[in-house]
Amino acid sequence: MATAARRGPYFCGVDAAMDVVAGKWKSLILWELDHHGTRRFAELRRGLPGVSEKMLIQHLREMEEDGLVHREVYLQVPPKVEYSLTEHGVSLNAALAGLGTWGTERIRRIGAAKVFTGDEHDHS
Amino acid sequence: MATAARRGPYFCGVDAAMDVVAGKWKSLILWELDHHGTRRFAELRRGLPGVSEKMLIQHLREMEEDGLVHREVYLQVPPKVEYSLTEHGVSLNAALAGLGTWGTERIRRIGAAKVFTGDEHDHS
DNA sequence: TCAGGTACTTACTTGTGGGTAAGTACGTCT
DNA sequence: AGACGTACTTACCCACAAGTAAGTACCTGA
Repeated sequence: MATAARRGPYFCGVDAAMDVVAGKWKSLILWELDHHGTRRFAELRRGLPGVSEKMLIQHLREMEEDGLVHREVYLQVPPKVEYSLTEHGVSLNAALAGLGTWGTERIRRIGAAKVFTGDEHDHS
Repeated sequence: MATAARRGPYFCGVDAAMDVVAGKWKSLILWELDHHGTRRFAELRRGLPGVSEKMLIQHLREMEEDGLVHREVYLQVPPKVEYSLTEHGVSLNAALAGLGTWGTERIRRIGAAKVFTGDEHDHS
């Protein structure tokens, strides 16, 4: 088992939420799915420049387990799987909006570089 | 150097904000300082059950470098150092409020345990 | 005298998140 | 025939976040 356990005793709400968003790509996945409504595996991979297939699946599985993501499998060949957000995923993404604007401000302040992703990743 | 670098190219605002709050105790430190206004090193240590002194300092130094925390040293013996939030720290903490309530909801949903900290850690 | 308080620093170790790369099973396009 | 697409799985490796423990230098109270 790659990652798991968690759901440990939390100090507070922020702690519990962070537990679920922790992971290099989770917030991006959240955003992609919220933005596009529904995405296939390969579409997500292409949407997140730099993810390895292993990490993508691992994160998707964890998020499914955490009730953030819904996984719809179409029994056909070639395989087709569609990912989308559950209501909890949607609300979590909404809860991240505040962080998003703060972070955008910070990027502006310190003049950090931004990765170009094709379509702009900004929760605004 | 324990930790550093970062400030790397970001995908989006959330990414940039997460970079700064990443770290097991950072959100807790943020909350403690926001709640109490100003705290000494030993007070923080006692307020965060489980932190090692090494991690506390490491996180405080990083947060100082990131402009979230102000460190005031009083040249006296025995030493006295006071930590407080800068305006950016305060606004970051405010930006975490949404996450906090979402997380509290999640704790209720999954019935997770909560660490008792003496005074309740809840951004509400 | 010595435990305990202030605020750290330093060295060593472990756990694991994440990266790399290859394999699988099947189908279509050229 | 071979390249490429779907959606994964598996094995291996490494860097680093975090934990443990001890040391430093000084002062206070019992």
